Amino acid sequence: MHTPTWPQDGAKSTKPNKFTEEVINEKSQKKVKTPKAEIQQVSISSDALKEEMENFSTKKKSLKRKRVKDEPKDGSSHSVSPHLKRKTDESEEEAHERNSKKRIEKSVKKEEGDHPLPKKPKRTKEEREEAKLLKIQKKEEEEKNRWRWWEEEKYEDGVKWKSLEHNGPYFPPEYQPLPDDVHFYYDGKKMKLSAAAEEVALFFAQMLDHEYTTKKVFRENFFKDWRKEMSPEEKSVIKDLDKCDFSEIHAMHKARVEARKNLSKEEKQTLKEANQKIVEEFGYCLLDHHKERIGNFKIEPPGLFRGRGEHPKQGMLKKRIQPEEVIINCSKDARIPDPPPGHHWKEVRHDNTVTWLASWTENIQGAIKYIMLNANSKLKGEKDWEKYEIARKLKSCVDDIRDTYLRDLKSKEMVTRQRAVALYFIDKLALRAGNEKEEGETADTVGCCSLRVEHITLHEQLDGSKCVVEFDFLGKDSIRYYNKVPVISKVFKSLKRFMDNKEPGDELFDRLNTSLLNKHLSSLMPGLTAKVFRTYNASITLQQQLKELTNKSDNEAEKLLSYNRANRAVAILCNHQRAPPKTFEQSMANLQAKIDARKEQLALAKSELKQAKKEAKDKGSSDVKLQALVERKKAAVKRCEEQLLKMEVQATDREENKQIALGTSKLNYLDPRISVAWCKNMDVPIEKIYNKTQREKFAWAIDMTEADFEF
DNA sequence: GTCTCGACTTAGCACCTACAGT
DNA sequence: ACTGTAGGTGCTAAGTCGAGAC
Repeated sequence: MHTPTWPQDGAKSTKPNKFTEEVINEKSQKKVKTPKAEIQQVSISSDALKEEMENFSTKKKSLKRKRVKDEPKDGSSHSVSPHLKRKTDESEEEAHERNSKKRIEKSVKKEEGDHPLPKKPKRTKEEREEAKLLKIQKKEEEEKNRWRWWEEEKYEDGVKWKSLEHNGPYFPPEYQPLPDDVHFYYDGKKMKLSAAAEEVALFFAQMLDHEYTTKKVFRENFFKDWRKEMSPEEKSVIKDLDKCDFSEIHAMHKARVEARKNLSKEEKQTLKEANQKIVEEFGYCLLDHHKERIGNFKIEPPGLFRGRGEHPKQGMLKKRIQPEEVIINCSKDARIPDPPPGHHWKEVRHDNTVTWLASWTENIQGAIKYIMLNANSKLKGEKDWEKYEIARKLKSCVDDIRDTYLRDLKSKEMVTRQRAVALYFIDKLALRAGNEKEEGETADTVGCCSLRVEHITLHEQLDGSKCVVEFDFLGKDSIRYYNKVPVISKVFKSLKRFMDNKEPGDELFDRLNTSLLNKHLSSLMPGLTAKVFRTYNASITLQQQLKELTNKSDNEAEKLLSYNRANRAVAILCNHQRAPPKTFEQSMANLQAKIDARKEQLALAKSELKQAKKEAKDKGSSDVKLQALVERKKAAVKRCEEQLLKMEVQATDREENKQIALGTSKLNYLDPRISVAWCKNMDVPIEKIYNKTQREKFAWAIDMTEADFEF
C-alpha cells in the first residue's frame, strides 16, 4: 500500500520518509531568531498540530480510497492495448473540447459581424454558460486523471521507474533543396551548390540580419565548418566568405517567414492540427503505467551554434542527428520504438536508474543531450520536492554552519580560510559554486570558486561604508554580476591576503575548488552543496518579504503587487537578469508621453478649478451653478491626479523590472508551498500567482500545502 | 588527488498569442 | 475593433555535482 508522504503528516506515517523526519525535527527545534509569527505557529504545534495532522491524514486517506475505486492503479482504466496510441483518447477529447470551444467562439464572432446587435447578447450568454460548464468539467476531469504520485511510497534508492514505454524522439524534417530560381553567387558568379553545402549556406543566410554574422569568430568558425560540407570542387572555388553572396537566399527566407505570417486562418489551423498530431504521437510516454508528457521530444535540428556571450565556438555547424547516433532507453518488456524507416538506433538499453528516454552526443562540445520528461511529471516533481526539503533542512542548521565558517576565517590553513570566504559569498550573495571550465571551449564566465583577482576591487571606504568589495564579473550565460558589498573586516582582510602577489588573471581562491567545497558542505549536513544555499536563501527571502509586505486587509491588487515585489527581491538576490525588451525604450517613451499629456491635462484642470473657484467667490457662495462647477472641476482634478499616479507607479514598476527576470526564481528557487500557503492565508486564488503550466508543475505543492506551512 | 563523463537543473532568448487599454 | 504589450511556450545552452577511471 502507499504511505502518504507528506511532511505535515509525519507523526501519522507508519513509515516516515526522509523528508518527514526532518520536518518534525525542525518544528521542535526552532531557532531563537525565529520571527514572531513563526513562534506563534510553533506554540500551537504540539497538540493542535497533532489533531490537525490526524484530520488531515484521514481526509487524505478517504480521498485516496475514492480515487483507487474509480481509477485502478495499474492503469487498466485506460484502454487495453499497450501501444502508446491508446493514450490519445484523453488528449483527443481535450482537443475536441478545445476545438468545439473555438468553433463556438468563431460562430459568435461571425454572427456579430452579420447581425451587429440583436442576436448577440442572448446567444453569447448561452454559449458562454456552456463553455464555462465545459471548462469546469474539464478541470474536474483533469483533476481525476492526475497522478498523485506524492501520495505513493518512494522507490528504493536509485530506481527511477519500473516500466517505461515511448515512441522515441521526433526527427526534424529532411532538408528541402532551394527552388531553382534562388541562387548563390560567389565572386559575382552564379553557383549551384551541392545539397550539403547549400543547407549550411541557408543556415548562414537565415541569420544575416543578426549582428553575430558580422563577428569575426562567428564567421571564421562558420566558414571552416561550411567548407567541410563542400564537395572538392566547391572547396576549390569558395575560399573567401566575403566573396559569398547569400542575398537571394536571405530574401527567400524572409519571404517565407512573411508568407507564413500571412497564411489564412484555415491554413494556420491545418498547420496547428498537424503539429498537434506530432505531439500526440511523440509527446507522451508511459511511465509506470501513467501517461506523462515529455519535455523535449524533438531531436534538435541542425543549425549554426550560437553560444551565449563571447563564445569561442559560435558559428560552428551543429550537425544533423541521425537515428544511428541515438540511444533509446525503455523497459525490457516495452515495445521498442521504431526508428525512422531505413534506419536503426545506436543502442537500446533498459536502465531504470536514469530518467531519460533517449540521448545523443552533440558535436560542438561533445556533450550528451537527453530526451526527458516534462516538469509536471513525477520524476521531475519528486526531485523538485526533495530539493526544497533539503533547503528546509539547511534552515534548521544554517546558524551553526554560519558560525562554523565565521570561525574558519581565523584558521591557520589557507584552504580553510579560502573556503570560509567563499562560503561567506555563497551564503550572503547567493553566488553559484563556480566549477572550473576548460579554457577556449566556452565563454569566459566564473562563479564563486573560479573568481579571479580581476573580478573584485577592495575599497576600505566607499559610499560611507567600510570594507566594501566591488564585484564585477560575467556569470552563467555571460550575465554580468555587478555589486558593491560591505563585508565584515575579517573577510576583507582575508581577501587582501588572497590577492597578495597575484596577477589580475590569477585565481582568487587558488587552493579551493567546488569539489573540495562541496565535500566540506556535505560533511556539515547530508545533501548540502553550494547550490542549496541559493535555494534556501531565495525561499527564505520570499517568505520573509511576503510576511513583511502583505497585509490581510490589502486588496487583491495590492497583495499581488507585494507578491511581485517579494519575487523581485529574490530575483535581484539571484541576479536573474534579462535583456530589456526590444520595444522597451519605445514603450517607455509612449508611457512617458501619456504621463506628460496627463500632467498637462492636470495643470489645465487645476487652473480651470482655480478660475471656477474665483468666479464662485466673486459671485458669492449663493450661486448654485457655480458651486456645482467647482465641485465638478475638483472631481476632474482628483481623477486626473489618480490616473497620473497610477501611470507613474506603472512606469516605476516597469522600469524596476526592466532588467529583472522573475520567472527563473519562481520556477527554480522558490518553494511553491510558500506561495500556496500565502495564497490560502491571503485569500488570493492560486491562479493569480501561477499560470496553468506552473500549477501543473507544482501540483504536488498545491495539493498538500495548508495555510500554516512554514518553509 | 585529479580528470572526465554522465545526468540532471537552471537559464535567457525568440517567438507567438491572448488580452488590456484605447 | 484595433493595437501594443505582457506573458506563455519552446528551445537549447550553460551550469552543478557525483561517480568512477586513472
